[in-house]
Amino acid sequence: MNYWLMKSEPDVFSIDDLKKKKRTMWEGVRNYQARNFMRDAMKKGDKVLYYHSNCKEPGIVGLGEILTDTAYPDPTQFDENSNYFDPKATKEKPRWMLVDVGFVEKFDHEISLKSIKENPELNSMKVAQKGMRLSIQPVDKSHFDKIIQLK
DNA sequence: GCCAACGTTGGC
DNA sequence: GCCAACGTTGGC
Repeated sequence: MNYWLMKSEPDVFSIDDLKKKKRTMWEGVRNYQARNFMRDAMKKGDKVLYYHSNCKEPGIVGLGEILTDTAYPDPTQFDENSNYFDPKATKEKPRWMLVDVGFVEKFDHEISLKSIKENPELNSMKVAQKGMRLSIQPVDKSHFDKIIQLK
């Protein structure tokens, strides 16, 4: 089992949106490293720390899980009307792959980025490093367990 | 809204 | 294949 942190802007798709929808296609990722994690490493049952970014109080707000064992093409890359449209992608040779993410729980209180940086047991997490803007990051089990303790 | 850090693009 | 220019991310 692997552990991940996935960023989402709450204005675009928040933990409450996920709670309402129960599951979602993780569409719109246009970064190769992040794509490769979804395509090559994610497995059904992997746990996901749901992170709100680009907002007033960035931080981990809940828990999700990976629902698919095999990544599949992100449909938005073929949609000319989508912000995520990629003219270089074709159905035969899709460039962007995604997985489905399911809702598990929303934390009673958010674990803010600030508190992660201040916690010596958590401040080595990738998300706390300067300039780290990858939207999908692997998480150490020890870090994951600590977050669950704090939630 | 600013801007540092980073990733991607494209000319050469 | 280098690297300058550009675009994006995301904390603050």
